[in-house]
Amino acid sequence: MSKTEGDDGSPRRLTLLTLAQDLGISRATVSNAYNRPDQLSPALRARILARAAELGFPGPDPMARGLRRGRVGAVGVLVDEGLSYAFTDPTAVLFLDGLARELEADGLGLLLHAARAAGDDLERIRDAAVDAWVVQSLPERHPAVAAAQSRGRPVVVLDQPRLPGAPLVGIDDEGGAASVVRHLTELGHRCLSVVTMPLQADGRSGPADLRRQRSATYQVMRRRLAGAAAAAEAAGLPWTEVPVLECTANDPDLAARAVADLLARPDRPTAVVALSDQLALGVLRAAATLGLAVPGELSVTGFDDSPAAAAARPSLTTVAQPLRDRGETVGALVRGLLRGEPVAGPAPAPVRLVVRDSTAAPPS
Amino acid sequence: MSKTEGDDGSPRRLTLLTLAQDLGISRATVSNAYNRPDQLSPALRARILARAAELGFPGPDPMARGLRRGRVGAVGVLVDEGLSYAFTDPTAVLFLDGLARELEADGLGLLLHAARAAGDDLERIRDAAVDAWVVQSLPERHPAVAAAQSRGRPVVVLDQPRLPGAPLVGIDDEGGAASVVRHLTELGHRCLSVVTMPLQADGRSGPADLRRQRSATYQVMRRRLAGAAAAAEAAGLPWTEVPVLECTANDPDLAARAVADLLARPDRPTAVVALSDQLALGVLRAAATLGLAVPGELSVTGFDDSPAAAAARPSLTTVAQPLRDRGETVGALVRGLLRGEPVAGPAPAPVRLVVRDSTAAPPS
DNA sequence: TTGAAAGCGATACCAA
DNA sequence: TTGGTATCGCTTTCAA
Repeated sequence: MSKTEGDDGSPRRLTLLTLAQDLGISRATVSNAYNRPDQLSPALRARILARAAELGFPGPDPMARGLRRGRVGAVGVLVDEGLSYAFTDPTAVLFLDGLARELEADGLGLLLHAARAAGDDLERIRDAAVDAWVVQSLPERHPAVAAAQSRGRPVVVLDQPRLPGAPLVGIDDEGGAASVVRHLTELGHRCLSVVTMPLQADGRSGPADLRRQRSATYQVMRRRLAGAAAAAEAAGLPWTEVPVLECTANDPDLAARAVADLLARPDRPTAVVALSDQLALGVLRAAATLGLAVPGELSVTGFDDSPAAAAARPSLTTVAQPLRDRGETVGALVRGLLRGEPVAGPAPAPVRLVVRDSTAAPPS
Repeated sequence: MSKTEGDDGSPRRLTLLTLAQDLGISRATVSNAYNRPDQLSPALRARILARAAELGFPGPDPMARGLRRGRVGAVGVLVDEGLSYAFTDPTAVLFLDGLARELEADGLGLLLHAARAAGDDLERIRDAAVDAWVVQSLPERHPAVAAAQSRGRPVVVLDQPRLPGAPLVGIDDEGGAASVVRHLTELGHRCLSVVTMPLQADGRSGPADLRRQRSATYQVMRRRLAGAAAAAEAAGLPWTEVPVLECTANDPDLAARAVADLLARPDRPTAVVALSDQLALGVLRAAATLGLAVPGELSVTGFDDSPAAAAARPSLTTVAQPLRDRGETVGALVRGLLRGEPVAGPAPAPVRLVVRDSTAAPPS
């Protein structure tokens, strides 16, 4: 009976030991054949690998290796809400792509986990076999973040929330938002309106008063609102008179619905500042539906400069941030942390106003 | 010196044993506190959990548990080419979303791996710590598939390739493609053209002759072309006279570029059959650029009925397939296989022609 | 209800 | 250059 079979003749599970016994050598040597080729003669190594191929041994077991080495070769990504949401936003997609590319260099895969608020979710996150976590844009105090941190593994944050001890990769949100508002006021707009992504994870939508703006747990939106407010005030526009509409998700349809009433009114704003390109696309759609000319009768701005911004008709004036680069930056930080290097989050990346065809002077 | 600290006073890594010793009980009991609450008194369990919380013990180590149980709690997904590509296609996104949702029920996460042809990729796939693999639409004989199969773990395929022993979830591609062609010929079209996604992973693009169509390693495209051919011939249109244009990726821009020349010619087709919605959107764009009225001067059809198809202007006549459902179906198969149930792939899901505004009778 | 002990499969030190 | 051996942290019979 072959050594590679159990008593019943069925193929036994192959391990390093099986192979070692088959070859009459120790399993340490077999291990070395896979992990440290310099530790044995090329001839022996070749013999081992050849026999492994013959027997169909696929190499060291990932789990056992993971336990022993303290590494699994996967980085968890905590994305807000459902995956579909994360995938649907081109911004997030480009980030993930950059991240995946960078992590590949160390053979690391991406383990995606939705960060819903539900309880059993937390357990899954805590018990996930990953070497590090990337937190992709979550609100403050989200329980999933604590779960991700619970094993003390490296954590890198994209955009939000700010976490003590975890490097954060972000942009100059205030500056970006301020620059679009300044652009509009310089064009002569005196009557603005703002559309924002969720400020808190409570599903609320509609007008967001100052109190709600300031208590936003989504720090990015809080910062963009603050930047917009500062620029408005600087231009002599009282921020309290600027309506801020909150949508329950970063979804064009929701934005279109949110601004429909506003734009139908006779005293409608002459410009709508959307705090993401996705939302801006919705505003464009709503304007089209109402027969409002953009930018003739209404100016619209976005934020992010996702590919859709340039493709939109009219093309979107927006704030450009280095989308894919951010994925690579986060990936590099993760790799550094896993190597044990002390890394600090980079300074907020600068943003740049991109003026396209969706903004013009207000109608006279 | 506390038992929870090493000789140097620094916090030692916490394990079941640490906790057990601290409490003066065996680690089996601590393990049971986490995994089989019915195996110990509620009082003891509460005491253990309380102490764990106090000490900051996050529960059993995922890797060790994985090794012991033979499960990690992750399912690998093999996606074609870069992740960005997979994410960009709404079809794929919906699939992934459905899959993630279904797998969540068993606490399984998604480990995404790009299936490039490169060599070191294969190693990463072979050594990935996953309980099963989902192959998302790869060409025949792609080496990554063999790598995924090498550990004998369950494999479920979406669409392609057909793999012995692995259940496949697919649709009636022939029927779908035939139905659009039939729709067009019934409208009176006699001059068609076809735009297709890659037929092989060799990066070739341009006209695809019959030989190349038949030797396509992307089975889905081969089947759709076959279905289209059959319907054309049945309507008395010799298939050899129908130009088939191959794009190097499922990208609207590429499709637009591919058909630009064709549509600019005086003897242009009266209808373009795109074998995916993404490609169809590109055709629409090209038509718009050339000032061709759709459907007045040109009919365009898609395939998939992705959300973009209904949103397009004009809205796209296309073939509907149950996108998110397929993710759930694949997820259910994976769960079944992991439970050791013998599962068979379902019959190809039926598809349905959805007639919208992008098709009409040819100009007279 | 609790605990002792045998692995799960591999790696890395150290000795030969 | 090769091998012995302790160890990674946990789960799970089985016996007490």
